[in-house]
Amino acid sequence: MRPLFHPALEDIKPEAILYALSDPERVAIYAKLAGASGGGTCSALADLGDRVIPKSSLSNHFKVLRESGLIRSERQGVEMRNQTRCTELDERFPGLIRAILTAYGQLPGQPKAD
Amino acid sequence: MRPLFHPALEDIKPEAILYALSDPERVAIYAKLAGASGGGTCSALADLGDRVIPKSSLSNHFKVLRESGLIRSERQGVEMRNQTRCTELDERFPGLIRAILTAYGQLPGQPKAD
DNA sequence: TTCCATAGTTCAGAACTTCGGAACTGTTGA
DNA sequence: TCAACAGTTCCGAAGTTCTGAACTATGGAA
Repeated sequence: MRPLFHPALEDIKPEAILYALSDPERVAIYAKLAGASGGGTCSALADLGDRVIPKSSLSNHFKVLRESGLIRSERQGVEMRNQTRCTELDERFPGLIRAILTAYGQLPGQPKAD
Repeated sequence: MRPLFHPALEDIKPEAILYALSDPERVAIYAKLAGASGGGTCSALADLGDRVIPKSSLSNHFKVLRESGLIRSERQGVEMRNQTRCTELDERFPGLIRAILTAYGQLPGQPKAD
């Protein structure tokens, strides 16, 4: 297994962020992660209520989120702990993540829109 | 030629907006349009400085922007006048478009970032 | 009316991306 | 050493994107 790639803060590209968050499944995962404390594992986030994401697809979603700079993943024993990089990101792109989650109605503690 | 489709304000989906703006070429077009007064035509926006977009690709970019709800296009004689729907959109997704353009460093009157 | 130029759209096929099942890797605990 | 578990990688099928060529729509000139 290759080591996990995380872009440096200054290498994070807005197009990668927008692309990663243009998939509602990834947004749902990201929003759950933003709400969860202590870093969600992949399998804990696989169940979206209306469907369970196959694990290869999940793994790919996490890769997209990670390589766009939205999350940081690190192996902890047999599991992977994932956490958002929202504090860092807000410094680089002020207000962006919040505006996107608000648009989706996925801000932690907010009822889902639409 | 089919009539042009424009989604109603309430049918505009955040994923479509993010997807449309996850392509730097489309963002450049959109930002020029937001800066231009009177509605830019397709061909007036084809020249991105570092490359000229082929017209079939341009037409497709406009279609993506139009069908995501970001712009409104209307035929005026031989040309197509395009304008942003930013006022409407800001009502539906407050702060979203501005945060995205700021992230790209493409807000009208702002020097380009990166 | 007919013809031409211009602006943009549609078509088609090549190149690329995404999805998801099966096989694999790495870690832990028995 | 082995089994179980969490995730990753591989790979083929299905879908998407890109762009040149052909087409359509409009307006102006002859």
